[in-house]
Amino acid sequence: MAQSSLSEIFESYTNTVGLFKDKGALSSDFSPSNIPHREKKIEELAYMLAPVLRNEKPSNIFIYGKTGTGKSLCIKKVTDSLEEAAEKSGRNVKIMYINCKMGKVVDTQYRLLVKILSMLGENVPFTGLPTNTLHKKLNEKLAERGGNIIMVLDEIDALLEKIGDDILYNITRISQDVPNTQITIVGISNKPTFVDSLDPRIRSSLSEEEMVFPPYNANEIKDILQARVETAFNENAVDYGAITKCSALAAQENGDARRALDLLRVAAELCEREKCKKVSERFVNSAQEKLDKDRLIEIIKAQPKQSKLVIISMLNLYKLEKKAVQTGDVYNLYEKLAHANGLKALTQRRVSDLISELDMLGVINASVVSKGRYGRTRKINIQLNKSLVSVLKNTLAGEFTEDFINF
DNA sequence: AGTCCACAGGAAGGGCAGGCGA
DNA sequence: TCGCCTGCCCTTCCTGTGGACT
Repeated sequence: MAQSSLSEIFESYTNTVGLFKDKGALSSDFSPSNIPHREKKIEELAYMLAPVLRNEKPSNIFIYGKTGTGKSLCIKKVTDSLEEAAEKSGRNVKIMYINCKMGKVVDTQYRLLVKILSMLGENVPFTGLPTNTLHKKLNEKLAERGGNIIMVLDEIDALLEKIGDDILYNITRISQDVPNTQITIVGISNKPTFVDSLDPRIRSSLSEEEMVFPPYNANEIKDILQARVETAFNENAVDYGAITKCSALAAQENGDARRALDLLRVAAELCEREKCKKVSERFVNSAQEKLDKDRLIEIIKAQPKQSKLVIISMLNLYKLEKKAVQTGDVYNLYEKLAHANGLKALTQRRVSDLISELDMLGVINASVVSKGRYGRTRKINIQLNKSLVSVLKNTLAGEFTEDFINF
């Protein structure tokens, strides 16, 4: 692109009034002063946690609800204001918020302990020490600190699926081992059935109090969006139809308010790019397409080389056969591609795991089927449209020889 | 009813890298 | 420098499985 046209873009950007007043209000970590349709939940949570203000230990709480139902937002709001109240009244209260799904920050018992210790101001190495040492350090640090600790473990299911429930048992035991410290656990999960898989002792201890966040319906999402639109956009920047469309689409997707906010944000960005003055329904449709595409491309880009080769094998076979492909065929082609590309081919066992990971990430759609005499396998489906395929080709072409990419 | 296929997927363990303390 | 500890990726070995075929 010529430099003059670049400067034209930037000039027109600075010289025109944009759609946004405060774009941050549409991001997922924005904390609004008012959370519509969750007033009652916030009040209940506040009553549950208030005992810390009298130096008493509240019950452990287990909260569940699908993505974008306001669980984290509500607990953050309550704990923030609880922290303030505790400070005013001179109570020794510490809030620890840990998102267990944040990349690889807390996917092992060791890393969780490192994270907790660092929040208590104790820096320990990321690896190298025996776990017992960390437990000991934690107990020492807590004994030194004392008081009430509220530990919010967001997406706790992701953590426990990986490292088992021992860690929760150990944390709940701290209150007994360190007499002047009380720890309250607030577990947040997207999966309602997750508590059933826990050890009965831990289950009863974790879910002393339970709270369910139901999905929002389209009207509730509309209210949420409208409130945010007032903060985020200049007057008359968003068409009412666009808000309704975002709400309807998000309501279809498990009543996820976060999805609605993303849709509106991207729609507005697309609208700005086209130099339109008002975000209309048309942009919401394009935003929906763009969000799905971007998500998939990001996931695929982040995969290791071997996984990418598995994806290429699946795409090539899918193009050839025009129907669901199966593990054995994918593996055969993958093996050939790996050799041709100078890579050591992984075993079928490992590739089977990679395929199942890709299924979990939503890149492919795989299900185990039995073909009777002809064995059991995974039937793998890939739903791709033309524009996505061309973007994928470009994404992968840099890494592999072009003739592999024949889908 | 028994056999057989083509895997799925669990369990155990090897090898490597990063990091610590002696 | 060495021994030890951890996480991670991977292999090897194994058992389990659903339904077509005999």
